[in-house]
Amino acid sequence: MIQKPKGTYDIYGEDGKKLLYVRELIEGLMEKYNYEYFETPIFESSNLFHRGAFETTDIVTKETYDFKDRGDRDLTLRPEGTASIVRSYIENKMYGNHTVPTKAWYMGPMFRYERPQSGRFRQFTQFGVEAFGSEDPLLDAEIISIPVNLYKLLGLKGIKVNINTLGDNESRNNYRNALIEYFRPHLDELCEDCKERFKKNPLRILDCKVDSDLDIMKNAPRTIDYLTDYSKEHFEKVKEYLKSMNIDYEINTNLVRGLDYYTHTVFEVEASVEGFGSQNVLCGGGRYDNLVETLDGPKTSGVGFAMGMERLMTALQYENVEMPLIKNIDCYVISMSENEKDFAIHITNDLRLNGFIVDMDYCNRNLKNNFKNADKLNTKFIIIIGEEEKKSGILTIKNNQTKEEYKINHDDVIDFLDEKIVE
RNA sequence: GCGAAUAUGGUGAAGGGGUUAACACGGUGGAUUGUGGUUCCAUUAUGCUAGGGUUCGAAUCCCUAUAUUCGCCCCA
Repeated sequence: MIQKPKGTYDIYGEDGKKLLYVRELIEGLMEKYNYEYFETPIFESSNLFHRGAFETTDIVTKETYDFKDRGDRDLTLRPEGTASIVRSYIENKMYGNHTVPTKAWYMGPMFRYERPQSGRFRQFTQFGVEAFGSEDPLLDAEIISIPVNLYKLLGLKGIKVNINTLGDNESRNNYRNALIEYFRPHLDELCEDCKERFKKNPLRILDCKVDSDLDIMKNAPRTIDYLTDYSKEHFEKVKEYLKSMNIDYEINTNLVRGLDYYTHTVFEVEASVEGFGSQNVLCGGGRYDNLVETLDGPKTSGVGFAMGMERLMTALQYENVEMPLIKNIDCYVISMSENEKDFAIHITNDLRLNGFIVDMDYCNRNLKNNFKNADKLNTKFIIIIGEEEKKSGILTIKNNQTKEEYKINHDDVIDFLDEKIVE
């Protein structure tokens, strides 16, 4: 038997309905925020990812799917969405002919060669948002409000917003140097991983779960103390605007994001429910004022976030969030024998074109099993077509809840069902 | 890349060396060929992830592989 590749999954049945519902909600929400829908290829030239800003991250160095096509081009399945949107922004010269800020959203599959576990897949789906062209903290706050409002609309309760600031380039560098100076004499006390982090990305030491109880961690320098005045004010404004929208947040000075392109605001929203899997970060993002320039565009600031759809769906499942899913079909059409199938499919087709949800028997079931099947499909009405019905054009329609039976001329069926089906 | 657990029909599963692999759900047919959802009957895995080993005998014990699940790293 051929199995799906490791770290992938199939969606069907109830889960499919739920996913479509959530997607529609997201589409509606992004419309309200007036963001533009983007689609970019799921593979890109390898050098979009394998270059400076990304090359220090694990995602790019050891988790990408790289391949050559038949024309010997180096391609990479996208491991994240931001780089592609930035590439598209630059390539289509949106800085010259688009509204400012340019506000983009996308949703689609991402690929990372990882060891699968709860809330982690090799092909997973991200809903993400990017906004280019304004340094205003208003935009940082708006970006954070999107996932928060989505969770609110969905009815997801157990979430926590963590924010932090890394400051501008100057602040970041000052802070980084301070951390190196601080940890250097304590290197022996840190775990193996942290010794590695010290060399590659000292900021990440603060994220460590193993060493988090050590005194040296608690007393480590904090980003906030190394901010320039501009950075400090930017962060204050972000917090102020979040309050204006009644968004609760917690400042977590140890929050450092994995992708190295962030400046100023960074944030994560986590599912803070007891017993949820260990991969509980539902979405994360922040400001990246250098990234467009790094990818050979004009100096343009940006902010964005990405949300894992699988983790969102798991959280909704975990909290038993109710969704208004369609559980009934309107009509089930039964033909008594081979001779009535043509009439049955004619009626079925007609009803569907007029907006009804209609299914029919495709298996030559006997009447008993057809009724059984009708119940299983949760139909509101059953249309039975036999020799007489076909000849006279007068259909037998049974209300499957009340068991009442009606004889209706087939020209009047649509009006009849319109009247009867009140929701 | 590292670690732990698990693997029995369409589904949920019992059986932990001894001959027909329990039970339940679902499917199909029938009692009931134009009115069902209840009930009853029949039927539904020569096979227990794959390959090797131990044994008179393996779903059961051992080894290897694979897959799944969960955790670390990292991240959404």
